[in-house]
Amino acid sequence: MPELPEVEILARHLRPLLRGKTIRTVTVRRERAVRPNTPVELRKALAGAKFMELSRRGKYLLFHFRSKASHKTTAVLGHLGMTGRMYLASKNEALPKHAAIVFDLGHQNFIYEDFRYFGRMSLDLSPIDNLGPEPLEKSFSPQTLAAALKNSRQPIKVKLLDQAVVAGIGNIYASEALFRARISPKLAANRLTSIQTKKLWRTIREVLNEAIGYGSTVPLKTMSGKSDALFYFSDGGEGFYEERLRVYNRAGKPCLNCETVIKGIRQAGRSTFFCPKCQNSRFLTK
DNA sequence: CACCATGTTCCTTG
DNA sequence: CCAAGGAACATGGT
Repeated sequence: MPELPEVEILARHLRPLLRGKTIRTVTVRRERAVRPNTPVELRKALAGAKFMELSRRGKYLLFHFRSKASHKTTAVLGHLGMTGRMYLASKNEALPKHAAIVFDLGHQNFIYEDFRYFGRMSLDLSPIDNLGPEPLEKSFSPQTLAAALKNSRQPIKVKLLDQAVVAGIGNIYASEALFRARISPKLAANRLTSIQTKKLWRTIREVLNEAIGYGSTVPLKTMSGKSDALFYFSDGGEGFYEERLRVYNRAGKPCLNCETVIKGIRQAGRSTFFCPKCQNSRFLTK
């Protein structure tokens, strides 16, 4: 679910569905999901508030509410972690086992569900202060990318996961962007040539834009015949999920450019996939 | 039982 | 002090 394209798709789906809705009550079913706030703080801030706008920053969602009595504005920062989902559901439907937070909207519930509970919804907006530029906006340029890379000896793949370099890239699209740029994931960040940096800048935007165009890595579907509830199905391995990604999770399979066997390695505790022939840079780390 | 998983943060190591 | 690596978080799938 949770890299920039998936969050963007989710924001586009939810925005029109939430607009104008008023929150009756907030139920926090898992305290960890509102950290560093308490359930009481969230409930107090949002009870009776009206949804105004939904925006995205990196992998974060920003919900904007206005309280009825005062004209005060409240913002809630959401993050889906690894396995978070957000959707509207009819009140007739039983809550899922791992519903973390439920907003009562009247005839519907807005549900944040997360079976690993790495995500959150809180009033603390500070996490977005440390984010780098939005990759699809003007603030992200080959020059800003070069500046962000020039002082690090970390492997470029690891550096791309640093949200202060550029916001929203995750483990899947880091491998995808490097494959398209034909840059080794093991190349030290400060060893990219300016040509490589520009190429990487372009392929980052390419993979993210294409993913948004496709819908998302994990298909976002409407349950047919079940109101307008939105559900994510993680059926990786079939459908456009597998066809779309060119290297991620393809260890042992032939490179789509040159047939060389795709390698799977671990970097900083995360899996990386690459073609050892197409992505054969010099000055590799380790 | 083992290992893997789209993310972030905290602690330790060098 | 800093950069980098690893564990923790929590649950489920294979």
